[in-house]
Amino acid sequence: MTTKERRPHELHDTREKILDVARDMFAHEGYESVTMRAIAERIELTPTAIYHHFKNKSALLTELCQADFQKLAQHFNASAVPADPVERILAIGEAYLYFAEKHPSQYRFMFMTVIPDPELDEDYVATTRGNPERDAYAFLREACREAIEAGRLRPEMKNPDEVAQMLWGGVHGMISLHIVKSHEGWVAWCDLRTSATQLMIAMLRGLLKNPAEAPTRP
Amino acid sequence: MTTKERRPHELHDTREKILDVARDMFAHEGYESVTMRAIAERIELTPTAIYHHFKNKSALLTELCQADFQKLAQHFNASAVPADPVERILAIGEAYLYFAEKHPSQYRFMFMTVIPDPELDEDYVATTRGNPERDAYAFLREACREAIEAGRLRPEMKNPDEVAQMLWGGVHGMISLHIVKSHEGWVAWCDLRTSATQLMIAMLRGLLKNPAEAPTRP
DNA sequence: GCTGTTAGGTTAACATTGTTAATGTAAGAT
DNA sequence: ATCTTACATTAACAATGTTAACCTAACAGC
Repeated sequence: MTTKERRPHELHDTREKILDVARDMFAHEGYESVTMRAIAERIELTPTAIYHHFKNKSALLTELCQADFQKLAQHFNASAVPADPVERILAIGEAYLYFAEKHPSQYRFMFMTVIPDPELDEDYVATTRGNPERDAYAFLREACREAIEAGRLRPEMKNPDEVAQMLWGGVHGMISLHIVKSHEGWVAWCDLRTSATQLMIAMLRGLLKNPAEAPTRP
Repeated sequence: MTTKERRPHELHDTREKILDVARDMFAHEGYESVTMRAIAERIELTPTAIYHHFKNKSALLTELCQADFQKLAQHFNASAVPADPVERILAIGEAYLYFAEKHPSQYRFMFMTVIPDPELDEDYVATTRGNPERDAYAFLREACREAIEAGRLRPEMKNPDEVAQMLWGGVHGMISLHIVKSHEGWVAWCDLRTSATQLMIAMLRGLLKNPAEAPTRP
């Protein structure tokens, strides 16, 4: 036994298959309306088999969220690169918006779903939280911190968490209203991308010491 | 029969009882986890009885939302009275925030719950939609329209719907993030009221032609 | 090579969900 | 006195997440 051949029973990639199928189905049909039986059918197993790999349906969701939060952080690191912190904040917002538009159902379960008793994996928290390379919130917070430190923001805006939460909250609100309400006819909804971009720019203009420094978009 | 004694069968307030109980339960336990059977039990009827008054569970939610939206509009009309449209916008935001802080679970099902097949009552739509006295969104939109008409906003901000949606979205985002995420330990959340108020003021400052005109709060 | 453990699978069932069909009943209208 | 309608019941349906009981083949250690 040369030590490395772990792999009990041929391959144990069933677990991976479950995750892939579940993500795909959650994303296309929404968490609540996807059934364990349907997942099992697509994978050509019995529903019970899934329970040998995940405690229950909610644990399946939690694990997908963890993976997707990390992917979002990677997305930020890859696409929000400007050295100027204010420009970077806008780039983060645009990356966030892009993610939300491309994966609305994933967005829904990541940011709009109350998970009862969120049992976060200890290792995951230890290696991820506060690390801008893996934690998307930390990445945004860091940009805000730099903007404050460089004296770019108005003097009353000195708490990086508060600034980060205001910016995140603003964009998130725009996105989530569209997800929840845009299929009702009550409000004449404007284009999400335009509104959210304008919102970010307006907020930045209002936060900056020198509003003329605010980035613009066509 | 002096014509006015409608009331078939004694009183037909069963319907009202169902609404009251359902609102209370939805607000305390969330829409999905409240069962028709549980509602029926609290009202001392069989589950089937509910279906004589409401088409299904979703229709029950829809009707509650309609009533509560009107209450919110009344709240706006009563407490957001400044003649100056910009001041009024901030007052609306504060009233909205107050409502959300006082009734977080009603807020949840009013603004954060996807209603499947929302079948709005025709009469309700006809008498309410677009009427600032009954439609909370219309009340906000009207304040934005006045601000635009008075030339207070930057020239690119000329669509009252877009401005209203940006403001609503911003505050809503702050509120809903707190509702969904604040009991997780991941982020160091700041005080909701402070953050949301600062967010509104920053947005207004960024939207105004003359930022110095922006309202302030202690 | 035999044996025990265990990862990973199956079948069958359970309790709970929203919802409906069939039926009863009593009040108001004719 | 009879008909209609509003409102309730009982019983059942199909679908859900989940679990108990059981099977089976692969690996580990003797």
